[in-house]
Amino acid sequence: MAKWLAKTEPDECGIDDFAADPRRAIVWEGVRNYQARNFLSDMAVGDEVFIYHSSCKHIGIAGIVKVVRAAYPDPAQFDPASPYFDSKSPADRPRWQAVDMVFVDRLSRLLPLEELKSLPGLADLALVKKGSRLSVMPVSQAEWDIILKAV
DNA sequence: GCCAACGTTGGC
DNA sequence: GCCAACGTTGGC
Repeated sequence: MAKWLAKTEPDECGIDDFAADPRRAIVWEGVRNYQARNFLSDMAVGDEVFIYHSSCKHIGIAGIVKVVRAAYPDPAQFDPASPYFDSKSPADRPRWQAVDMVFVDRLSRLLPLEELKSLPGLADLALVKKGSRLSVMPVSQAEWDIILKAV
């Protein structure tokens, strides 16, 4: 099973939203970057994903969720009322993809970005690279283990 | 709120 | 296909 990391603003949809009902699948929509979209498309059912909280008070990895439905056309791109509406996305060839994910666990403490930057072995992770804006990225098994061990 | 870094757009 | 202008991301 592949591992991933997804950024989110906890005010919008954070680990608390997943934990609120562990049986409820949450639609991971609104990814509007091609590289991130391609990674979303590569996700398989059962893959685990770190949830990273950005643009907030406590920045860092907060928990783990897993994929319960592989990529399908993101409904938000066709919804004019959605902030993620994309008028240029053709209905017969949708540009954007979504996946469904459910809660797995919180980390026993939030692992701050500052600490992630200091961990040996994570230099290749896009998250810790200066100026990186990638919102969905692969995490190698080795990186995954390093992060879990640091908690 | 600031602003550097980035991705996308669109004129040429 | 280049690249300047623009809008967005996201840490600080």
